[in-house]
Amino acid sequence: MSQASKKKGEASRSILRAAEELFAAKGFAAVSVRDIAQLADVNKALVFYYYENKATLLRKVLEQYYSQHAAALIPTDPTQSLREQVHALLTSYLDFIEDNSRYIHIVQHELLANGENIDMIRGGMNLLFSRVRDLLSGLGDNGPLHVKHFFLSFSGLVVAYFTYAPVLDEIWDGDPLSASNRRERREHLHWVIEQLLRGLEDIQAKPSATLS
Amino acid sequence: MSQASKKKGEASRSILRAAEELFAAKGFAAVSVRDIAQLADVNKALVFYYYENKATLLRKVLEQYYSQHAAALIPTDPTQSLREQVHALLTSYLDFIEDNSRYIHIVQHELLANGENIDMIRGGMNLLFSRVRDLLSGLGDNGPLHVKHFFLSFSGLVVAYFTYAPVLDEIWDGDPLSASNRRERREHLHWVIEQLLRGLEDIQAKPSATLS
DNA sequence: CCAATCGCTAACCGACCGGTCAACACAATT
DNA sequence: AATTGTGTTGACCGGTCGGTTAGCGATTGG
Repeated sequence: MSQASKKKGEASRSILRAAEELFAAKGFAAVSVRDIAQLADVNKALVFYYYENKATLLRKVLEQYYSQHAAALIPTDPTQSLREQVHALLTSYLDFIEDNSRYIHIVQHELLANGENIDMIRGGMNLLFSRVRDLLSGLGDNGPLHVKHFFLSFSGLVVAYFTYAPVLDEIWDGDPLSASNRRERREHLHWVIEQLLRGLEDIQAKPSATLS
Repeated sequence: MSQASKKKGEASRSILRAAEELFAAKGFAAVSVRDIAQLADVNKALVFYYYENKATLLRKVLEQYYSQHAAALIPTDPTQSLREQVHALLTSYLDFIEDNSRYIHIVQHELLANGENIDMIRGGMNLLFSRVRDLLSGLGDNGPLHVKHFFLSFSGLVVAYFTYAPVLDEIWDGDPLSASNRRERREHLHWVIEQLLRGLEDIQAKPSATLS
């Protein structure tokens, strides 16, 4: 008398979906296999029938997102100006994260837990970085203006909104994740990187300039 | 035959210290009271003698940091220029986080867990925001350039470095948290907010300018 | 028609969880 | 010397954890 009629293979998928949802919401350690089975409307033993153990379940969730993340990194149009390409990259990154907000929650959980799956996250990070590095290859490798810093700042700027959202409601005077607020945040981020691009252009125009 | 000689009251403190360390490293749910007792070199029952339960222990850790955080928000010198005050705020924020890197790990864990302690974190967030808002009160409340956005970007830029550190070693080609790398990151962040300040000045100079 | 396979389940396992408790050592007070 | 209070302990509790196993009914294939 548990679940309604299921097509074959559906149980496996619903388990993965439930695991994804719970891991994103509460983190690996705070979720029990019983929780997952209950949300998937499935017997607990069935979880172990389809997946070796709880850790494997998390790895499968991460792998699924990892391939999606890689696929989302569409190459920008090289005929466009650098400025346009950077803005396009920001837009596509924001699109991906808005569609997969659970992904960054799981990633951050794993980042903090510093567990076994960190290698996979490092892989995704490296991939995204090589993307940004190719785009900004003209920068050279000058100290505080090295591409890696812009890459990290880029990530931090984007992700902060979703990480801190549950605690921003009083500051934002309403749901920070509402459609209009998300749109405004996007505009802000485009404005920010516009200033950074401008600053970089100025330096390339007069390379002898010093940073006070 | 457990712990070496202890002055009175030391047990309570060493429990709190052990809890802080473990909560920061693994998160609330992944830490057991037995782990805490073992690291503190103390009998497990003693943890419950000094602290009501595990959740109280986390609350006490957070309260301790909360007061430190509030104390670290020294007012900037109003005789300085806005530019100097903003840079000073960034410096003091970075100082605080470098000295208390465990703090942001615990905060982020709680942020993601979205549990009961989130109110305390919201309080700290609001406090820090009011600080930044007072500093940038001249901005007005114009959409994507609202102070709240700069506040959030500010936080994201600073925190990202510590959140992503365990996964940046290949990109950084060495320990990202080494002294010299930390220094370089600080320079980068000062450069970034310098560009933002410049952008804001330009808008105030010609307020009719539109954001493309 | 039988046997093998597949999807699935109830019951169970030992380990560990957060938390309690009665008793103990010991110092200070009476 | 007796009493009281404080810090500390090991043994124990019910409950939950991740994971296993024997076996169920339905489907499939020879």
